[in-house]
Amino acid sequence: MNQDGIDLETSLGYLLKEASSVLRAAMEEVLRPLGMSVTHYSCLELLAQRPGLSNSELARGAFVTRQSMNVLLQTLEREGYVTRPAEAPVGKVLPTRLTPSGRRSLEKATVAVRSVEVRMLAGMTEVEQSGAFRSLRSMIHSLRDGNGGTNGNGGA
Amino acid sequence: MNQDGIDLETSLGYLLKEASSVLRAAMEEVLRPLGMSVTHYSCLELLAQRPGLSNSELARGAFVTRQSMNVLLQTLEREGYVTRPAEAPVGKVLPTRLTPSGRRSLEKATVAVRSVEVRMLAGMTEVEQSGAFRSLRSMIHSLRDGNGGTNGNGGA
DNA sequence: CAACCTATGTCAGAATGCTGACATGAATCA
DNA sequence: TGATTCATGTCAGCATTCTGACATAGGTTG
Repeated sequence: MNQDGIDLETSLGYLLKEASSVLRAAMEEVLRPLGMSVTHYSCLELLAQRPGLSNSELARGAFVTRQSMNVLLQTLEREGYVTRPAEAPVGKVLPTRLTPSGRRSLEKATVAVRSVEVRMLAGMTEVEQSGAFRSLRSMIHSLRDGNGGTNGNGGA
Repeated sequence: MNQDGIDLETSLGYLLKEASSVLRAAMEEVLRPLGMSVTHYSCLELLAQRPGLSNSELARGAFVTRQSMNVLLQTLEREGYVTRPAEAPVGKVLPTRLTPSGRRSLEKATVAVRSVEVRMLAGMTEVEQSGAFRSLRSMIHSLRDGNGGTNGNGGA
């Protein structure tokens, strides 16, 4: 049965997709009452940790295209959660920052998202969690650089 | 810096999203020359392993809505990769099956996808892989059932 | 048998994200 | 200096997926 095909029951790729799907659904569920989507939240969280990120950098961090992030930023700016200078201080890059309103909004979202993450990790030991962390980093590295995954992460 | 916020650098949830994103991109890259999307491929692979699946079942297996899967199935049917009876043999369920053409198309895709999965797992030992497998199953279980993740998977 | 509940297939509308393309600013290099 | 290369922000059009809603089939329960 597995001779010509990828057994979805034992495929790590399929399982990865499933996990990501379930996680996204769980996050959307807790963020919906706050009127926030996952990408929306990701953007705010990125800005909280790295103020002044450009549109393109935010897009990469949230795993969407520049174009998609741009429309989101326009909305967030219009609603007063973020600010961007009208003119680029240098080059074309418009550094984005959270407003106090955006920061307040993020705080609630963080609580909700953290609860999901806690629930996801329940039942896993610290060792299992760090093992999963290293495995995921290895997969990402192998897929990105194409080479045979030298496991090139210096450890947690 | 991590007092009020989720440190994206150490968050398993963020890493999961990143891994899934990279995996999807890698799959799309190898499937594009075959004129196939990831959902497209997932659908065919599901049908190969479980012939006669209904539209709704395929949707759940590919992690999309019934509606999305339905439009995909209409396309696949029109292009001759799958067949569905004009009338439901029982109830409303229309069991879908691969045509020989669909099976040939899937074979090429499977080779491409397998190469991606092999690349992703390069650099990981068998032990690491089975560990990652169990971790992902645990996360899925914990998020789905809401309870504290009793790690209720009977092993590989 | 009748009422209820669930699941399925389907239609319509809207949101979201992506691809393609363009002009601009900065860095690199001959 | 001038040409080239690259990254950025942005516009337009398109594809994909989702949400909401409806009718129908089947099982369940009184």
